[in-house]
Amino acid sequence: MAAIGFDPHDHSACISSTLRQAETYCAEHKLKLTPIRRRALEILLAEHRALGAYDLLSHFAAEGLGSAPPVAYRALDFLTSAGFAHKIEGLNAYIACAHLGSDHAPAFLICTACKSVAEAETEASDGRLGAAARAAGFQIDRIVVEALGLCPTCQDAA
Amino acid sequence: MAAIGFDPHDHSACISSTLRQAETYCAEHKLKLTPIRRRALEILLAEHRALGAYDLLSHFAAEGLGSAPPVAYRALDFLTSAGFAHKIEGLNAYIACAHLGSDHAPAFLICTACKSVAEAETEASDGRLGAAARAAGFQIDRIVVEALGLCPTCQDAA
DNA sequence: GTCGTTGATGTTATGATATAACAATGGAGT
DNA sequence: ACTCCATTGTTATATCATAACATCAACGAC
Repeated sequence: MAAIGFDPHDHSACISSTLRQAETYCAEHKLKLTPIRRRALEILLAEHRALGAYDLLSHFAAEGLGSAPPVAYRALDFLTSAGFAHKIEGLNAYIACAHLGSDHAPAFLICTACKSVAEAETEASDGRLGAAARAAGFQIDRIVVEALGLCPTCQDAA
Repeated sequence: MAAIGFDPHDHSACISSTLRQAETYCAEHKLKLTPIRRRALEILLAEHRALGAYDLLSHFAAEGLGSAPPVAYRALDFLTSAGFAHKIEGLNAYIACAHLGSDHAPAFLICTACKSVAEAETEASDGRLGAAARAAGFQIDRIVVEALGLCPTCQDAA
């Protein structure tokens, strides 16, 4: 389980690299990474934490892009459908995917204090829950695995 | 992983038995299962599916209990803190606990069509996520594991 | 007993999250 | 040039949740 964690790292490199991957993916799958969608992804990548739809929207507004809620929700829908971003249910917030390219069932460690998020790839709960689902005849569309708590930094601050 | 699933069963028996367990637990832990809290639990148990706070509230209103949102949210806060109910993050809804008594990390199979919910006890993701968390120095307060999809009945209906 | 504390409830108002519905635009393919 | 259809713009509204403060009842200290 490779976790991209709470350690500092080179943001600008991971931003540009992820954007390139997203462009490639869109080209291959006939999806359109329009300016507003691309900008949404850039913002999520730059923040590197979970942002609410309205947080994203105020970035848009500040930049002269659309400022009504559907603008943000549509961009987020696109990004999440394409797998470029994930919704953090426990925070009603959204974050750029940290494992673009791998078809994964994400699991998150979420700091409720600073809203930073570590994304881990999981097969575990897929396996167990998947087994329970098969036994029950349940058809899984989406899996949510989130651990809410405090990151090392916020523990120290407390 | 024992799942209480989508099969029919004796509701009235599981309602009264769970209420008795809740009463016992409250007595032991000096918690007050006040009329409105008790009624909230009864309603959740009777519905046997995820209810929104405002769904619960309309039951209250119909019965002459408080009808302002905080009434429902306070009852739900109490029930979830005590472990008598769980929040389903994927639906912004609440459901009675199906494993009262065991100190568990719940996992859910959630039908997005009819909102019925199967609760399974999980150790799996606790183990994996817990390991990742320890490695990262992350302090887990709460774990959310939810599989969203279609129950057997709603698959047939589709 | 009565006083003060504490926790529960009632109530108003507001904040935060999300979507419905429809109009306008603009590019891709013919 | 035209049509189709996805995208975007915009208004309005639905849905979920909490802040803040008043009231009230239970209970222990004295």
